[in-house]
Amino acid sequence: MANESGVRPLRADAARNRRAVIDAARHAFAQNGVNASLEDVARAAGVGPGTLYRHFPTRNDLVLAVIEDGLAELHRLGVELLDDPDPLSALTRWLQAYIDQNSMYEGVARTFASPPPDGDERSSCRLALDVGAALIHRAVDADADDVRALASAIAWIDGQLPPDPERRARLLRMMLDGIRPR
Amino acid sequence: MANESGVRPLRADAARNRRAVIDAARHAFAQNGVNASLEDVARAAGVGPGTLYRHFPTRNDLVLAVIEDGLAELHRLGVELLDDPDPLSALTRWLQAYIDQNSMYEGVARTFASPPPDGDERSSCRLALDVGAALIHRAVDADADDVRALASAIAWIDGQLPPDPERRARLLRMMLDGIRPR
DNA sequence: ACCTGAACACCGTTCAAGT
DNA sequence: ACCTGAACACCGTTCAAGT
Repeated sequence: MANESGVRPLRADAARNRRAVIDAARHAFAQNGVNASLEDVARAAGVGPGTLYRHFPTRNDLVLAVIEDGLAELHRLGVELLDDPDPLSALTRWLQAYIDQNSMYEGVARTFASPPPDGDERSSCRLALDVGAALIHRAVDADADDVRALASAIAWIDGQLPPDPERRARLLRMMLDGIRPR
Repeated sequence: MANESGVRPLRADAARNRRAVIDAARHAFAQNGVNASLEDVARAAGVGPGTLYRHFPTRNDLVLAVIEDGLAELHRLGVELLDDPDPLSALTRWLQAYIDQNSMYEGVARTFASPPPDGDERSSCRLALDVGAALIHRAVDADADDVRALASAIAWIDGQLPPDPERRARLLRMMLDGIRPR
């Protein structure tokens, strides 16, 4: 470990390439989903495929880098909502934001659903999930992983079906309230 | 249309090849999920890739052929459960079976989730979905497509996460009962 | 220490030739 | 009418050579 933040410093050109790859990936993912061609991403970033693989050994590593900002935002929002006097309303709003992030790029719900890469306990990913768990436990009597899993599942299925702008909200309500017997 | 059932009869060798492809696909899907290599499937079936494509123009067509039996079973079970005096228990059991079928092959939930291919109104697919809708409307006050979508979503997320034999049942209960506020 | 890009492997898909 | 399999395209991944 090379410095106190745990992040080994990169040579200037390496850092530049890393940023270029992330930016190119963000555009490609927005256009074609997270399964966009990595060859295209590398070309758009102006680097060779080997450079892309050096920085991001797996596709999921690259996806995580692209959604980094979204995870930080989920963390920030979660901390803010912990001050909300209504725990259930706060949780609902956070889950809405979580589902929105899960729907940002086609196929990205898979990454949100997967367990966070271990190693850094202070990663945006871990921080966001932790504050989510706190909001869940504060509001309802349920397992935090189950609640988050079902929220990711809602984002996934919504992306599979013909567009319906109301569906995400309906399914979230169904998840929170359950189905009412006739 | 060549006969009253709407199915054009195949030449004997074509019918044999079709069966061989489906059987090979079932094995390959069981092993590697529904994204298994179609080249491998064709080779295992002893046909050229062109023959596979002639019978099944898209991968989803082949997946539908493989799950045909499962859809017929869902239909049969649904008809039986319509006689169950407890509508909510009947629905729960049908949704369990539906989720089981959605979890049969890795990635198959996507096919169950997608709208049924139109054309044949009496396909196993349509019949299964129709009886499902009847069970849903008989038991609860909710949109049948939404309920089915959420069930497919549960099957999907369960397949994404580290194995947990109880998770599917927990999430189904969460979906039916909702989350209880603390 | 990092980058390049050729090279390899694998696979989806098409189609001209065959039976 | 159907099948075959060569051929093409595309892409993930590696690695020897370069700076």
